[in-house]
Amino acid sequence: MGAHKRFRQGQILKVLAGPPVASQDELRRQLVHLGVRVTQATLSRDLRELRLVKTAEGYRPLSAAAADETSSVPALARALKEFLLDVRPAQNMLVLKTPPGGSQPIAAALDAERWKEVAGTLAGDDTVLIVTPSRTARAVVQKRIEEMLG
Amino acid sequence: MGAHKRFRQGQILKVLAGPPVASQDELRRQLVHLGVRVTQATLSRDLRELRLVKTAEGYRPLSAAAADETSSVPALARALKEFLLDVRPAQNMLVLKTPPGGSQPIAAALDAERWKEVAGTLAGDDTVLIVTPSRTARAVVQKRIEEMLG
DNA sequence: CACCATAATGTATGATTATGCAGAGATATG
DNA sequence: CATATCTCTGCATAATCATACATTATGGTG
Repeated sequence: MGAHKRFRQGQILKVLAGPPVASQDELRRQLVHLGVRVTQATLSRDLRELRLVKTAEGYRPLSAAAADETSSVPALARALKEFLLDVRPAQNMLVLKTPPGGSQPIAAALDAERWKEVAGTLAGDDTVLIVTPSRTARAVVQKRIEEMLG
Repeated sequence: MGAHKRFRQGQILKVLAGPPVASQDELRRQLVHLGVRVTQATLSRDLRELRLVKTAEGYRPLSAAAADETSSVPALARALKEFLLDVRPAQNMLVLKTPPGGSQPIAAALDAERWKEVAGTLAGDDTVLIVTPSRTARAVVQKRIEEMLG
């Protein structure tokens, strides 16, 4: 990688550390003020190399964790906090109650976790049924879910 | 929020938990298979509400931590691992050596950290000078940086 | 230095995403 | 019930981003 490119990417980080930048073209204009002249196309490539993503609040680093893969843990926690009304154990199963329409987000996030204790989920409109292989597994899952509400 | 919208967003999470989706239009097509019919415009709005961002590997949740900014730590660690050649203490200062052009990324990432022990940084082409208020502060910063290389 | 291989970049343009506006339902209020 | 507000959505289109292709640097070798 040429020194020039590295320098530019350094300047990009510097600019983005400041106030939110709305587009690659705005970033380009700000770089001009720092004496770096590039095209939007190159910035598109730079941003991908730097693993920066566009968010509602400008370009942000995609945290290493999220970059990995199923670190959707926050997604499940968020879904639970927003929608979960009640948890009812039933043998080797768990029944989660939610407001109407709230079951799908929870089930989706739960599926994404791929917990080995979860054999499968079934989502209705306001109910999620979690099936586990045993009562022991059910207890593990129940505990984990309840801890996420904290 | 209407139940319909919640349901749709739940289905979106479900689809995105699977193989990478390249565009909002592809997501739209997959949703059709699940019986959800929407336009790309609505998906654009949904994705923003769900705080999902487009990455090279499909749409990912922007981790809550990354949403702040304190998680730029990975950015600094990455910059250090890639560019840092040497660390030299000097009184209340630290001199970092890098390959030509490597100093800017490190300085930018360091600035973004806003460590209270760092009074300021000065980046040349292959050198970063970190100024701290005291020798003690310098030692703290030095230790922290060296730990990031592990 | 001459030459090849590779990386970096710009141009032009296609692909993707965001948004102003208007209409269709909801929900609340008198 | 009539009216006033909201929320949600699609449509059309503007804005933004990504990329195929061609060209120009940059390094490494003999």
